[in-house]
Amino acid sequence: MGASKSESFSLEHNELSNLFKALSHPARVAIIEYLLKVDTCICGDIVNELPLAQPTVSQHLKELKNVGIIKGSIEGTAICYCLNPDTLKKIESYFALISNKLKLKCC
Amino acid sequence: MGASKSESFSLEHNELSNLFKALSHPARVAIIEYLLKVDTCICGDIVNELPLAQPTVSQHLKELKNVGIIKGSIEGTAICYCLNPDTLKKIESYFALISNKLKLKCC
DNA sequence: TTTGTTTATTGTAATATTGCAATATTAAAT
DNA sequence: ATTTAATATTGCAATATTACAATAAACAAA
Repeated sequence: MGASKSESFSLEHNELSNLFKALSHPARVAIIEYLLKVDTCICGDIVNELPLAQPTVSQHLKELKNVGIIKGSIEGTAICYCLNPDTLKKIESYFALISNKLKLKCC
Repeated sequence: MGASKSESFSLEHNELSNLFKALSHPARVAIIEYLLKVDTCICGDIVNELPLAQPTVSQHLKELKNVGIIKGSIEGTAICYCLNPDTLKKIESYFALISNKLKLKCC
């Protein structure tokens, strides 16, 4: 067929791959690094920062928000986005665990 | 249009997103965790482990190999796959850096 | 209430990904 | 040389993603 057989895999593997999928586009990596740099929450500045139209940026932000990598809070007519440390720490822990397990073995 | 405007983004952001794209499918996460568990290199056992046909598994392995997350070595007619600690450590460092930067700020 | 500003949604075209049957390739064993 | 075994490649159908113009929604300010 063609669709991802995600229902054949565990919830854990699906949740992890969904997190990574949210990071699997250069625009979304750029958004994360921009938010990291400006630290205080930002909104439509991201549109000026990226070489993409406003609806496209909005769509990328939505994908990052859906998996909890960023958070958005309404501030008048604008929306402030910022990184969500909890989710990013979760990802860090995952790779730290992998590296630790690999350290005890070889290849 | 529809194609990813990857040429509009930096090499670094593209390299990172390519790494994450390789991890953005539950089958590929499952392959990584399986290799982590069996530690010693494995080949066609992965086909038995996953609910996917052999050509599909082969394709997923290729994607993981292309970005350097796994390595494959010919062993007679079989091919032994194992995780590549260098690449995984690189990803770990990236998230450790993000977490450290976030620790100094708030949200 | 109308206007301006900001962000989200919808619709759609272009492209990419996923999955697998069929087939090819590679190399060991007989 | 044939057979067997393991893995890769090809071709194609189904589905998902990406990008954006057009439009809608939300809200502050005049």
